[in-house]
Amino acid sequence: MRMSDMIEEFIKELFDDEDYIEIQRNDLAEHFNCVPSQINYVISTRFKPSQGYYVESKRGGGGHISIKKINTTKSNYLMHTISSIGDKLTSQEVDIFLSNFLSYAVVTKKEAKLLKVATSDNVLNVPQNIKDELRARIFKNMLINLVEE
Amino acid sequence: MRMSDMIEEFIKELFDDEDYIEIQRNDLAEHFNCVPSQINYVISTRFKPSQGYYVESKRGGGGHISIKKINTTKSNYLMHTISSIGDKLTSQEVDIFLSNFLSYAVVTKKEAKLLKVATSDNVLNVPQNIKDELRARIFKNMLINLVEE
DNA sequence: ACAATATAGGTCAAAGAAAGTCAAAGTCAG
DNA sequence: CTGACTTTGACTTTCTTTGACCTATATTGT
Repeated sequence: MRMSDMIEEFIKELFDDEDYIEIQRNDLAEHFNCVPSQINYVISTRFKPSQGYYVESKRGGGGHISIKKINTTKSNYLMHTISSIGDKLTSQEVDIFLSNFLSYAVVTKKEAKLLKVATSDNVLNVPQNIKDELRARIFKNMLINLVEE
Repeated sequence: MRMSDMIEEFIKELFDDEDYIEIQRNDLAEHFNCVPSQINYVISTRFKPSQGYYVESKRGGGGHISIKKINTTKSNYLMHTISSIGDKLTSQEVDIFLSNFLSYAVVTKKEAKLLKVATSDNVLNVPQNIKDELRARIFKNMLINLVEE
């Protein structure tokens, strides 16, 4: 197992019920016998905002790195999207939404595929004038079901 | 016996009860005294999705190739369901399918919810005479996307 | 109060470690 | 002999580890 994965796991275990932790970069590096900047690497690749974490730090004596879990991003993002969609929606717009969702890890690949196929032009063989309305309804309702709790 | 066949056999033996394995491309190549890209050849010719395998990999330090056996029972179940659905589908029929899927763990709860909402009467506000046809199209196409993990 | 020192953490690029790609060359059954 | 499959290797891409150098904050001695 990679060093980075072990450090990631270690940090995630620190959360244990809490949604806020503070770590000492140098101590952690010493604990894992690695260079301090490795800690930065782990944090910047595994604790990004897109992964639901918010990171702050303080230098100097008594300095530390604090990491906060932000649970609401996904749902907020989806809710915001839902309310931004009007009565009509084209399949190109769906593609854009999905590519954003995926890059922010708001949905899984499988979910994205389901959203895509259920709103695709081929599948919705209804008259043009109502197709974009139907697509909007389906898409929004599916998104509502992806909003967590 | 060809090198590729031996490598294929070796990898298949790794599964031994498990449905998921991870291999190190370079190690395996060394073990068989072949170039690393031979491993790619074996994987791309013998472990394709159409042969029931799903492959992922990660590069860089500690990188690896993971191979997952697709649960053919699930896929078969879904395929069978798809071909059993005709041109029309009522929302009651959808409910029955979903409850079967869930009791056989063929889909996740979330997926079931997506299937349900995308085909629900409320969402599909199109004329009665085409509603059940549309529902059948959406449902079948979504299921196709759930086949093959 | 102020300057010097100690104590943190941050940045960035190079080196290292895997895996991927693609096309040329080789093999072999029909 | 031809076409399909296999083997090989040069080159590419992606991810991780390491280290030299930089910046910010606190503490301490005068």
